[in-house]
Amino acid sequence: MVEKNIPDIVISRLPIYLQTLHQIEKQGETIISSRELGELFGITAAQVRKDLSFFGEFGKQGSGYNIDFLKSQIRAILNIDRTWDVALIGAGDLGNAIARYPGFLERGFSIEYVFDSDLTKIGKLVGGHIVMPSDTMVETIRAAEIQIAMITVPSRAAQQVADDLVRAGVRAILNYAPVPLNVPENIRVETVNPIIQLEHMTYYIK
Amino acid sequence: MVEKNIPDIVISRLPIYLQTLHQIEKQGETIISSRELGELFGITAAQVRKDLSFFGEFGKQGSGYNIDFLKSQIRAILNIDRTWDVALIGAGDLGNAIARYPGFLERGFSIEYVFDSDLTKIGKLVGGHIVMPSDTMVETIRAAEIQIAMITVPSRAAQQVADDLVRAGVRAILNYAPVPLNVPENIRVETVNPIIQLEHMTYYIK
DNA sequence: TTCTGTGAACCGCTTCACAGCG
DNA sequence: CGCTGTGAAGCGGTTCACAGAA
Repeated sequence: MVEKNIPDIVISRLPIYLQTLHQIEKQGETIISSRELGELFGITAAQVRKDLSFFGEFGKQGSGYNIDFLKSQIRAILNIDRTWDVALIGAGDLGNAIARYPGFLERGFSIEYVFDSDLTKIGKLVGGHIVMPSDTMVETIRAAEIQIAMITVPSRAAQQVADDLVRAGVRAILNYAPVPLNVPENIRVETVNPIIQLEHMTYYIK
Repeated sequence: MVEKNIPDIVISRLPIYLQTLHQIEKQGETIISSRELGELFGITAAQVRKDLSFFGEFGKQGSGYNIDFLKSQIRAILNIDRTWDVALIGAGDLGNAIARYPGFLERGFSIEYVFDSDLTKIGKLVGGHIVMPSDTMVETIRAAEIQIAMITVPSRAAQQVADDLVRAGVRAILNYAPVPLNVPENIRVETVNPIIQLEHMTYYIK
């Protein structure tokens, strides 16, 4: 799979295609056209075809795309044709909700460790995991070669945790704290910030 | 404030400017240039100026933008120079975490009601709110004229809840369920989907 | 015929570059 | 001078339109 300069915006649509294909498949469909797939989230058929053509020729002229095959191709492109081990840092309310939510594992993200700096939480069980003390985090993550972490600590602690994660060898961080994180160029960060999403909507409902 | 056809992508950057200004202000700054503001999240100075110029002339030539003034202007543009009442539907783990999180209120989103269909949860207290039964939801939201709702129910129930919310007069929905919601044109929906964000990052860490 | 894959045209956001004001 | 506001140029993603395969 030779991928050169594929626009990031195309990459960001692939997980959405995948989610849509999951839905469609549940309804018993096995084949879908670019037009149908596009309509399901408001994108033109041409864009669907153009996006997919960056990676190969997955469709059949005259009929469309085999849903199961397309799913497996997109999974391979996104490197999710495997399970990723994940570390969760922060065992507060949100961390608990995430640790107990089965949806991550269903999609191949397996939470292997939960860390917290609060001594009263350490040793407790959340979502099947014993909460471990933060001061063992760098060592543990490095030894387990974990590459993805989620941060659900208070904002004031988030940057320090991010620094530690980078030292531990993590390459992607999903950040639930509402602050920007400074990390080296080669580390990916995505921030979950529902307040920004709310503020986006209020513009339109004046 | 006469706003015609402002690109949605510009609107989506305003909450980020606002968040950045919050951070900067904490460090004691009172004035910021477009270059500095842009550097803080990887955008050119020209883009910052162009974005803001859609709404007015907020800067001072020779010096830059007064942070406090710019914040108040952006708040006014986004209609967050007020408090919005919000309804939360779903009192599971995630709903609990959201109800107990003070960050929404700090930014002007006040959770006024929490609903759940699970009889064992009704009447319990989460984040200072008594959980109310779902079958009173439409009536209650309509009477309180609530315009924003957050959905934290299981995926299978999300579309039904969304339909009910639309009937109740809600105009914006923050959806935490990993399914697309079908709503009328004039209703805004934003989905929080951390799995999609993880899948976006795994592309780059092969 | 139907629907994909794709070069080319199109369009809209980004960047440039400079007038203008403090 | 320094920095904003903005028309114009530039560029990259989107859409068009059609050849070609099933």
